[in-house]
Amino acid sequence: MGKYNDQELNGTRFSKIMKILPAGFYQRKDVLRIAKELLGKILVTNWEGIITSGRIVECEAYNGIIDKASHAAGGRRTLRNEIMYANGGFSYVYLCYGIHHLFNVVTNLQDVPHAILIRAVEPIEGIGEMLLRTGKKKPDYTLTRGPGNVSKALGIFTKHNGIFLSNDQLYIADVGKKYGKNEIIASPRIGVDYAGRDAKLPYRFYVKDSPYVSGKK
DNA sequence: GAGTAGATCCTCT
DNA sequence: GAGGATCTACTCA
Repeated sequence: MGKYNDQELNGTRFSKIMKILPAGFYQRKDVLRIAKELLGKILVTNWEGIITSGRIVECEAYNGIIDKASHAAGGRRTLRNEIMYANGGFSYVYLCYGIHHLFNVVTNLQDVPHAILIRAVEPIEGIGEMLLRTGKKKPDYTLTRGPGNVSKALGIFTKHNGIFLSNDQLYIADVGKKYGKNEIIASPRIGVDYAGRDAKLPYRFYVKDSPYVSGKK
C-alpha cells in the first residue's frame, strides 16, 4: 500500500517556503526538545545539483556523557565521535554493522556531546533518484524507513561527516510544519539494549500514524 | 506473520 | 579480535 502524499510532492512550491534552520536551533541545551522540534522539518541533500529531500518523522536523542547508549557515554572521546563534541549544527555520520551509514545531527554547545539520530523521513523531492540509490523499483514506505535507508536514499556517506548544516549541499529546513503534542509519540530507543537502564529512556520520538516510522508502533 | 541468520568493515580494546 | 544507534531475505508455521 506504500503511499506518499501527492500534494507534498510539488518540489518547486516547497522550496519557496523553506527556511534553513539557523545554528541557534541546534545550539541549545535541551536535546529532547530539539529532537521533538525536528519532526516535520525537511532534511535536504544536494550533491552536485541532484536534490533529494524528506520530512523527518522519526528521530532519537542521545543525551551526552551520562547516556550509556551514546557513543560519548562516560565522556568517551575518540577519533570517530570527535565531532559530537563540536558546536551544535554539525553532521555526525558513521558506519554501523559494516553496511549502514547513520546520519546524526550534533546539538548543544562545544564540548557537550549531544546528538540526534535521524531514523526516518517521508520522501518529498528526488524520489526517482532515491530509487536509483536504493535499487528499489517502487517508492513504498521502505524507501526512507530506518536510519540505514534514510542515508542510502539521500546519498549520505561517512565522507559527509563533520559538515555544518547550513550550506547548500546538506541542510535541514523549516517549512512551517509543526506536529501537535498528540501527534508525537515518545518511546524507548531501538537497538540499544546494551545500555542497561538507559535503554528504556523515552528518547525516541516519532510522528503518529506515519507509515515511514521504523520499528514497532 | 514471526523469528533468525547473514552480510560486512570500521573502530576501539 | 570482537562487536556494533541495521536491514533483508528466508525459513517455518
